[in-house]
Amino acid sequence: MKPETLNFFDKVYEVAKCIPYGRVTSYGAIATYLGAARSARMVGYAMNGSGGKGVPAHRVVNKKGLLTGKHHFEGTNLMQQLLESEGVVVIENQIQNFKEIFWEPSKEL
DNA sequence: CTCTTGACTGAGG
DNA sequence: GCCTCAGCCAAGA
Repeated sequence: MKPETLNFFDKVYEVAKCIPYGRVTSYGAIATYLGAARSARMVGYAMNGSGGKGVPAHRVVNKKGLLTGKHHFEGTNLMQQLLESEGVVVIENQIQNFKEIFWEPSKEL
């Protein structure tokens, strides 16, 4: 791991950790905030190492509000459970009222 | 250095 | 309205 790569990853973690309670954001939003607008996949990939970093990856979903990354969590519904615990309604991996709880770092941060 | 892959996204059928 | 294709960019083999 190079320092520079960690920087990119660290930024992702930093933004992810700044996501307010009961809010969610998308990979694309974070990527845009980092200046890598078309590297949304890198954001998701960065989350690959979010385990143990205290990063609420469960608050990061795709642009449709779909819990695409839940497959990377331990259980099948752990990600959904965490979100629901924060007041986020999730049905069938799909965040309800997504547009209202959406948190954009470039505007809120 | 080249090729593959991916927790995405937007456009087209 | 759902499914498929292509583009994107960085990391790993």
